[in-house]
Amino acid sequence: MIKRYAQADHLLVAVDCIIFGFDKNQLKLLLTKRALEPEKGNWSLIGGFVGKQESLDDATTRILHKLTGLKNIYMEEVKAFSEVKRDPVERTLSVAYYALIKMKPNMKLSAEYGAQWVPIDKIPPLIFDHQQMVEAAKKKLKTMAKHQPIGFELLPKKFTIPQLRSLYEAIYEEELDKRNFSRKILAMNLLEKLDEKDKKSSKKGAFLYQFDKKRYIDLVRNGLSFVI
Amino acid sequence: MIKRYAQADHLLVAVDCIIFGFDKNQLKLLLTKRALEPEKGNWSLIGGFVGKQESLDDATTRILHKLTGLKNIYMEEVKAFSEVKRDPVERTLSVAYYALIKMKPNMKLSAEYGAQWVPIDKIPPLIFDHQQMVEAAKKKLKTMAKHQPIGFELLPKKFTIPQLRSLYEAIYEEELDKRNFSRKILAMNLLEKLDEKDKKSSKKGAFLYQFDKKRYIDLVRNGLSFVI
DNA sequence: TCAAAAGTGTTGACCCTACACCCATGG
DNA sequence: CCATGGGTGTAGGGTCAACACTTTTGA
Repeated sequence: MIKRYAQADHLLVAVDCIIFGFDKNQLKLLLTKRALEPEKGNWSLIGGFVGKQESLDDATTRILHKLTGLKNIYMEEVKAFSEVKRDPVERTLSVAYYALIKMKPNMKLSAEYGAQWVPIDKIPPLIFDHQQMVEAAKKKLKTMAKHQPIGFELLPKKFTIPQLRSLYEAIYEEELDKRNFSRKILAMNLLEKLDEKDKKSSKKGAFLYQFDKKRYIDLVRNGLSFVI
Repeated sequence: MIKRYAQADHLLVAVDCIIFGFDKNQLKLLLTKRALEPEKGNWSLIGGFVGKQESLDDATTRILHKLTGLKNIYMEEVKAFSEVKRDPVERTLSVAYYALIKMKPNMKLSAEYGAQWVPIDKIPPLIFDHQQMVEAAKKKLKTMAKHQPIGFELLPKKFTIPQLRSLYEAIYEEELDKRNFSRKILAMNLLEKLDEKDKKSSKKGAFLYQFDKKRYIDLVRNGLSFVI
C-alpha cells in the first residue's frame, strides 16, 4: 500500500467567514481590517488557514469561536474559491462559509481581529475576491432562509412576529405583507406563543414567540415542507 | 510586502466528479475502478489532484476532457469533503463536482480509466466517502433541475417531450403526469418545436423539440422563473 | 388625545392536480 | 386490425396576494 501520493501539488487552504447578524432591523456583516501587507488596513472577511489535522468545519468552528467566544454557531459552506491568482501572496484555495449569529448588546469580540459590524447595504470594498464571497453568501442565505428555518439563528430565543418579519424583509430585500406573513408562519405550527410581550418597539407591545425545534423535526418527518 | 504565508499547512487538493448521463430512460453515473492500493479494483468516482496553476474548475475541466474527449461539459461544484481521515493514504481535501453529459452511442471513453456507465439505482459500494458525494450530487441535481433548465444538458440537441419527461422522472425519482408536464414546459416558451418526428420509441412518432437558450436568457431578464 | 406599532379576515385570481379518450402508424 | 406510445382539455380545490380598520398604551 502506498504511503503518499507522489508528485502531486500541495496548496494552502483557508476558510473565510461571512458572518451575518441582525440588529435594529438591519442585516449586518462582521468584518475586520487586514493586519498584513498587501492590502493592510483594508476591509476583509475573517478567515484563517486550515490545519493538517482539521476539517473545514473544524477550522471554521475554531475561527468563529476565537472571534466571538461562542460555540454552536450555525454555519454552512457556501462554495470554494480557487482562482490561481486570487491571493497575491501565495496560491491559496479558500472555502467560504456563512455563519449566523444571535447578536447581543453585551457581546464581546476578540480584540485581536478588530472586528466590526457593518450594515449589509454599506459594505465597503473588500480585499481579494471577498466581495464575490459576500454575494454568494447573500444568495445562499436567501434560498436557505426560504426553505429552512434558519432565520431563528439570527434572533434571540424569544422574538416577536414583527421582528421575524423584519428579518425576512432584510434577507429578501423586499417588503412582506404583515397579515400574510404572520398567517403563513403561524400556520406551520412551529412557533410557541408565550405569555410575555415585548414593549421595546411599540406601546401596545408584541407577543413573544419561541421556535420549537422538536416540533419542526417532527413535522418534517411527516412531510412538512418549510417555505416562507 | 510578504512573499509567503509562513508556517501554514499545505494540503493535497483533489476534485471528484459525479458524472451523470441519461440513456434508455435511465440516469447513469460514470464510474471507474481504482488503479492503486488501497482499495485497488474497487469502484470509485473519477477524480484527480488540483495543480498549483489550476483552479478547481480548470482541474475538473481537464479531467473530464481527458476522460471523454468532450469540451464545454456542464459542471458545477457540489461541496467540499474535508474530513481529516477521508483518504487513508494522505490527508486530501476533495471538492465534489457534478457533470452532465449528453450520452452518445458512439462515445469513446479514454481507456486509461476503464470507466463504465452504471445505472443510478445500481451503484455499487464506492471507496472512501464517494457514496456521500454521490448522495450530495443527486440532491443538488434535483434542486438544480427544478429551478434551472439543466435537464437539456443530459439530452441530445433534439429531443421529444416524452423523453424530457422521462428524464425528469428519473431525476426526481417519481412519476409525472404527462399532460401537466407538457403543458407546463411548453407554457414557458423555451422549446422550439421542429417539423421532425422521432419514431424510435413509438409507431406514431413524437415531435422533436430544441431548447432555445437565447429565449431563456431573454425571459429570465424579464423575470421568468423556471420551475418544473 | 394622539401617535405608533400590533393584530386580525375576506375575496378574487391564479395555479396546480387529477383524470380519460382519441390519434397515428408499424407490424 | 391491433397494440403501442403520443397527444390533448377541463373542472374543482387550494393557495397566494391584495387590501383597511381597530386595538393598545406611553408620552
